[in-house]
Amino acid sequence: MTEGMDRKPTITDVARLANVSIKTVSRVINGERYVTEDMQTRVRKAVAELGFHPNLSARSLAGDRSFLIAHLYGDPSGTYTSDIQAGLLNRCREHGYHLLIEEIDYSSPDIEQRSSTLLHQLRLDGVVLTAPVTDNEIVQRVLERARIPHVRITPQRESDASPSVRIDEREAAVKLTQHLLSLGHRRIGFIKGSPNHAATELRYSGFCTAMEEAGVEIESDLLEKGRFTYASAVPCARRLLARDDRPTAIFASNDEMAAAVIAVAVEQGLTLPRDLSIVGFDDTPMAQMLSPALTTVRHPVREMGEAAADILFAAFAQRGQAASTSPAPHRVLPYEIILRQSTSVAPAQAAAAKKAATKKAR
Amino acid sequence: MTEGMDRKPTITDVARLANVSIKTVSRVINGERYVTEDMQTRVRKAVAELGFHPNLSARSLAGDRSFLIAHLYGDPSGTYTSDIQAGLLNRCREHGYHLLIEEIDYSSPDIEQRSSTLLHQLRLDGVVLTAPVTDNEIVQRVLERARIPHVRITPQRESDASPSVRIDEREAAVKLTQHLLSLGHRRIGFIKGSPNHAATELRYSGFCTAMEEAGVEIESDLLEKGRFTYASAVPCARRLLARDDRPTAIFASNDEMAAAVIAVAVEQGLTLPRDLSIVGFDDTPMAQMLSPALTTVRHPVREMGEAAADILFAAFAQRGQAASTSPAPHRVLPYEIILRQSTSVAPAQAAAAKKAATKKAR
DNA sequence: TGAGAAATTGACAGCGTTGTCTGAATGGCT
DNA sequence: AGCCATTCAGACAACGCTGTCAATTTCTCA
Repeated sequence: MTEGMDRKPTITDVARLANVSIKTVSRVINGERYVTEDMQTRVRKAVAELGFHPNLSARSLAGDRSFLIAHLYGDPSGTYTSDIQAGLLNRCREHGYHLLIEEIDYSSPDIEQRSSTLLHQLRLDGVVLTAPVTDNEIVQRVLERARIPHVRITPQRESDASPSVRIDEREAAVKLTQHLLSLGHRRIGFIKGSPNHAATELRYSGFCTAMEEAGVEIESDLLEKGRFTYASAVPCARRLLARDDRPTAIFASNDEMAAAVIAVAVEQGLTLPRDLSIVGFDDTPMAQMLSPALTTVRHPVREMGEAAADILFAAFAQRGQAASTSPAPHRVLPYEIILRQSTSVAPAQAAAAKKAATKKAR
Repeated sequence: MTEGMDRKPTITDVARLANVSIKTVSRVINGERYVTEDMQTRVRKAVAELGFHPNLSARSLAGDRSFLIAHLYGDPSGTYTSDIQAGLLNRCREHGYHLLIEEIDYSSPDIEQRSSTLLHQLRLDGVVLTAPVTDNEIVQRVLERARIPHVRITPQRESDASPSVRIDEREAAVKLTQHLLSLGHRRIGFIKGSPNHAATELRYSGFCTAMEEAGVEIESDLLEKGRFTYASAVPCARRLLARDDRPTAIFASNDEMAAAVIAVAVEQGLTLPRDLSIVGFDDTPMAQMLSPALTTVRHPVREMGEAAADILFAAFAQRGQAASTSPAPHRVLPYEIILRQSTSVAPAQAAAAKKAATKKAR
């Protein structure tokens, strides 16, 4: 790389050095067809020699790509957001794209103003939506009108208009609940998440399905409303555990709230999991750090970010071609039930099991 | 806002509608001097009516601002990265800027290539560096050469060349260690963090200072090397607690590693904090979720992000003016020692204290 | 061998802003 | 009244790239 230039090299400098037209340089940079080997090498050599990097502003102004995608989120909770972003970045790196992040207050009245500014100022090539923004109609409308490809992560419902990435939250909740049922639990408390997250109702619905299928009555007294945070779950846990007929198990809608349940249980002198089984959801790093380590569902968040990016880049690749022929793709990633130490047989049954074991031992 | 346009409105459209020149529109948008009230309102009305948003690519191509800043990091650990970004975003929002994030592998050989691409392609107005990237010389050199304002968060040393934001890590470690000493601990294990984080040596150095000042010998056997992760600290904790003369307290260089110590201690049947006192560092949300809740240092991460952004925006404001007159600003934010349940009097002393109490009670 | 198709390169006009320069109007001062 | 400084508005040329179109060469197949 030759130094000494005080000005950043432009495509013109490269063209001059390689003794070709700027258009040819542009062709090589963009990997267009119809350039001979000879030209390619000549141009590449000049590019390397000058340390040339095409100016993104100019490219986006002249062409119709900005090499920018954005992650819109409304709830920077825990590691979720950064895991999604890690996934997106992995793919961006491979494709020479850059990632912009924007937190938008979904409850604010100027959300239309803000999102519209964001999308019109920058000429975003694509957008990824998570958490409460996923289902925000205003943002969706703005994106639709601006015709910006976007992927919704964990949407309420799959829509034909936009692709999505998710896991089968309902099914995972069913399986997790069945695990508790199989351990003999019948009185199971449930702590819901934030009402504006699609996952909240999906997880609860899965819980209900499993309970009904098992013929176990769902007691509305054992349903608590949290907001996916530790703090929000503390009073929920207190109420559930203060009852004379306290549940033998609690299904917290995410790991953070499960951590709160553990803390409250320990505080009240319960021995875990003997006196109370607890399950979480997401398998955040915290899940294995808790004691007892948490039985939960592995939520492949980073992979979901990668999948979302894959969908976007695939869309970019076939841009301009038959647009509305194929319906929007919907990817459903595999989850996994992770059994750890926070769940065990229900108290009553535990006694019975012990008796049986003793009998057998004789 | 009038709909129906299939093309995004440009400055020309605004100029035509307001019946002024595009330059005047530009002046109003940028808040330049020499525009009459009358003109201002006329232009603003037209802008509102068309729903005009100036195109960032064009602005950055024509002018010398991109309205983009980037966060470069090399270690997306836990909530640290997202907290920094939350702080940056808070300020970006106020100033109409956007935030780009880029994870760079500091150990990779193409780091120069990657950072240089990043900085030349996009015309970044400023950059914020955290964690291992803060002290990476290659990145610093590239930034310096490109004359891009940048702020280093938690640097090894304050440099005249670039501003920085930090807390007094050494002093905080001193205080935290003194807390342990005051509880009677003398045999204190220490688990270091990753070697490429400046905080690692600073925290250890603070620990050593406090020990020396108290006239307590530092046993090299009680020094373990972790990497700021839970997993890395597990074997460290095992080694420390397997000793016959195990320490009565352990100073883990961050909360995550402290969590590992707690887990190992519990696993080995120790009662906390009676048998072992543990301190962490950072006061991540996890610290209060652990049991026992962790004594630690509150690290104002989000505020540090905000402070970094403030420094950048201040630099933008006085761009072009007397450049090198004032030295680079260095902000040192306040920390706080948070006492929770993971620390108590050292075992031997505990017995003595008990005896005293009993005596008094008679 | 010739005609049409395909491959290869270049000239040049934008893309939507801001910077520079020029011109006109206004104001204050002798 | 005359002159200079200041305020205000517009014309026009960049900024660095890509898209379009035209020109030239090379290939393909009858």
